[in-house]
Amino acid sequence: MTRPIPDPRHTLTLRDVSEASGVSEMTVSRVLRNRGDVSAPTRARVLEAARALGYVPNKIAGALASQRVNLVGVVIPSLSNMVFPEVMTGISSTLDGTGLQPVVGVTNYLPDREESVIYEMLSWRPSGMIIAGLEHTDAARAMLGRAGIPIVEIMDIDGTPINHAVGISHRRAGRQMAEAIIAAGYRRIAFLGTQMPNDFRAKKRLEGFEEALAKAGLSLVDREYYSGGSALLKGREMTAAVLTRTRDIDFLYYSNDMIGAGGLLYCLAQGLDVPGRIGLAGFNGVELLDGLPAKLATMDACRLEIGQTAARIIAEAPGQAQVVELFPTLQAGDTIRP
Amino acid sequence: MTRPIPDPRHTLTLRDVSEASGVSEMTVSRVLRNRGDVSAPTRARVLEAARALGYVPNKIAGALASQRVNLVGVVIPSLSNMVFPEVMTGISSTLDGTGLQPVVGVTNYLPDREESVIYEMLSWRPSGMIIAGLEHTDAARAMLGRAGIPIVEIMDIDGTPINHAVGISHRRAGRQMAEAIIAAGYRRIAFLGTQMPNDFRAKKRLEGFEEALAKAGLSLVDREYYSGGSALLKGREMTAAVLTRTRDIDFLYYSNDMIGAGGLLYCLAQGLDVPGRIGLAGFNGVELLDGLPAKLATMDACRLEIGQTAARIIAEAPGQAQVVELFPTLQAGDTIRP
DNA sequence: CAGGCGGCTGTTAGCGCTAGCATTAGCAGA
DNA sequence: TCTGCTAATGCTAGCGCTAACAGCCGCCTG
Repeated sequence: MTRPIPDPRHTLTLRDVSEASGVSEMTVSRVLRNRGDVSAPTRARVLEAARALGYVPNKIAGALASQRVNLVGVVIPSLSNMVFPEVMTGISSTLDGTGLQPVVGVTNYLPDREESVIYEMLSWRPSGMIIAGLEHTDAARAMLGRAGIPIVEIMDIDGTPINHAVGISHRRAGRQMAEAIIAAGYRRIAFLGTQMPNDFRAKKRLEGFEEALAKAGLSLVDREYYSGGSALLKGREMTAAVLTRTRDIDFLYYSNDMIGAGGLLYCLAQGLDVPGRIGLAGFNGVELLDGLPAKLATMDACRLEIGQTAARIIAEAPGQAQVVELFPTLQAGDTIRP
Repeated sequence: MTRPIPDPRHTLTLRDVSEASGVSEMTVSRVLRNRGDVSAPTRARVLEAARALGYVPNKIAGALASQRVNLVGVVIPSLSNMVFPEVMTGISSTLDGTGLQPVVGVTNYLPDREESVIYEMLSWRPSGMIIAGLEHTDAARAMLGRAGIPIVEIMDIDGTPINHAVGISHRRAGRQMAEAIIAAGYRRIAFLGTQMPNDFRAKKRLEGFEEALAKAGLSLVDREYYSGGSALLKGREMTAAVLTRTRDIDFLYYSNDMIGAGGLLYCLAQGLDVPGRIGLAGFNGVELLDGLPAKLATMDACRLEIGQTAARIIAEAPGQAQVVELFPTLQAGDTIRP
C-alpha cells in the first residue's frame, strides 16, 4: 500500500483531488461543500482522496467565485479590560452553527485606528460587521454605510446608528446610579475615572450621573482621572488622593469596577466604615471580582446578551434596521447603605 | 424606529475607479498599492476618484491574483484570562508596520475545536500561524506541517515544535518555584489549581514542581481542583477547603495568580500570618493584581516578549526552524518569607 | 540620426474556485 | 420506438484583481 508523498512545494488544489479520485473538479467541490447531488460511492472516494492528500480548500478562490464570505468583522476598543471578551463569548456562541465566523479587530480607543481596522476588514467583504460604539470618523461611517452588509453598533444606544444598534443607555445608567446614591442619603459625592477622551460610554455615564445630581441640587465635590497602569492599584491611589484632598466625601463613584475594587480595598484597609461613613460604586458587574472582602455596588452592562443579540441580527440578516435597548440592573452589593 | 438599510448598490470595483479617473485598471491598482511608477498627476487623479467614490479594494481578488495574504493566524485557548491579551499586544505591536495583520481564533482549550479553527484559518492561506502550545491533534499537526508557511508555537518549549517555538519551560518554572519554597523553609505544601485536562502548561508546571519536591524528599500534602466561576472567589473557597481539611499546611501553590489572589485575601481575612505561618505563590505576574493588600509571589511568563518574538519570526520569515527559550523571573513578593 | 534607455501606461493571462447551465445515462410511460 | 424525466456529473465562463510583459514617448548618447 503505497501512496504518493505529498509534494510540499506544490500547494494542493481541487484539481489534485479531482485527479486523485477520478472525477471532475466540480464534483469534488460539491462533495466538499455538501452541495448538490453526488452519489454515495463518489462522495466516499472524493472524501478519501481529499483526506489522504491533506487537502485544505482555498477559501479565497471560493469566496471570489461565490461572492460569499462567511466572516463577521468585530471591531472593539480593547481586549484587556474584561468587558469585551464577554461580548465576544456571546457573539461566538450565537454564531456557532450558523456557518459564520467572527474576526476580531482591536482599536485601542483610537478613532483613526478604528477607521483603518474597518477599512481593512471591509476589504475582505465580510457578511456583516459588529462595532463597539456609535462614534466613528466620518470616513468610517461612510464606508460602513456603503458596504451593503448589516452593521450592528453595540454597547451604546445614545446616538444615531448606521443601521442596527444593540446596547444600553449609558446616560440612563449613570442617572440611575446617581438616583440610588442620593436615595440612600449620600450627599458629598466624588467621581474617579479613566482619562480616556474617546471612551464615549464612560463619558455618557458621567453626564447622566451629573444630570441626576443636578436635579437633586447636588454636584460632584471632587473628581480624579488616571490613565495607564494597574487599575486596581490606580483605584487605590486615586482614592487615597481624593480622600486626602477633599474632606467629608461620603460617596465614591468609579467609572469601572476594577478601580472601584482598588478603592474598596483601600477604604477597608483604612478601617473606614463602608457603607456607613462612605459608599462606593463602580460599573460593569465584573464576575472576576466576586471574592473580594465586600461586594462592590455596580451595574451590569448586559455584555453577554449584547453579543448574542448582535450576532443574531447579523445571522438572520433582517432587512429592517433596528435598535435593541437592554436594561442593566443595579446591584447594590455591600457598598451602598440600604 | 425602523429605517431601510441602504440598498446594496453595485459594489465598486477597480473598473469604476478606472473609468472615473480615465486610466486603466492596472494603473489604479498600482496607485492604490503604491507600487511601480505612476506620475504624480495621475496618482492624484486616481486617489481623488477612489476617495470620491468611496472605493474599498477587494482583498479577496487581490490575494487570489497575487497569491499573497497579509494575514497571520493566531490560535489561542482563551481571551478571558489576562494572559493571552498581553501576548496579543506583543504580536500586534510587532506586526504593526510590517503590513501583516493578526487574526485571532479561540479554542476554549478544546483540541477538536483547535483543529477546526486551524483548518478554517489555513483555508484563508495566511502568511504564517502562531499557535499556543505544543500539543495538537495529529490532523492539526499534519495540516500545519504541510501548509508551507512559518508556524510558531508559543508559550511552551517542553516538547517538539512543528517548526518554530517561543516560550518558557513550564516544567522548569514549576521546579524553580518549588526550590524557592523549600529554600525558604516551607515543608507542608499544597497545590490548588484549575481542573483543565487540556491545560498542558499548568500540568507541566505541576510536574516540575512535584519533581523538585521529590528531590527534596517532600510531596504535596494536599491538592484541590476547580473549574468555572469567578477565579478570585474559587481561590478563596478552595483555600478554605484545603486549610480546613489538612492541618499544618504551611504553603499554598496556585496554578495561577487569580486564584492565588483569592487565597491571599482569604488568609489575610482569617488573620493568618503571611508569609510567616503560611506562604503563597501563583503563576503569571498579572499586573492587574498590583494593588492587593500584599503582593503575591509569582513568576511572570514573559507574555509580551513571547508575542513580540513570535511575530518577529513570522515577519522575517526565516528559513531555519528555531526554538527561543525565555526565562521567567521569580518575584517573591510579600508571600514567601525571605 | 540610429539606437537605446528610463519613465509611464496598457494588455494579456491567469489565480482556484463556483453558479448556472449542458450533458449523459438509465429508466418509465405512451 | 420514442419521448420525457430524474439523478449524477461535466463544462464554461467568469469573480476582481495583479504579475509579467509589451508598448509608447521623449530625450539622451555617440
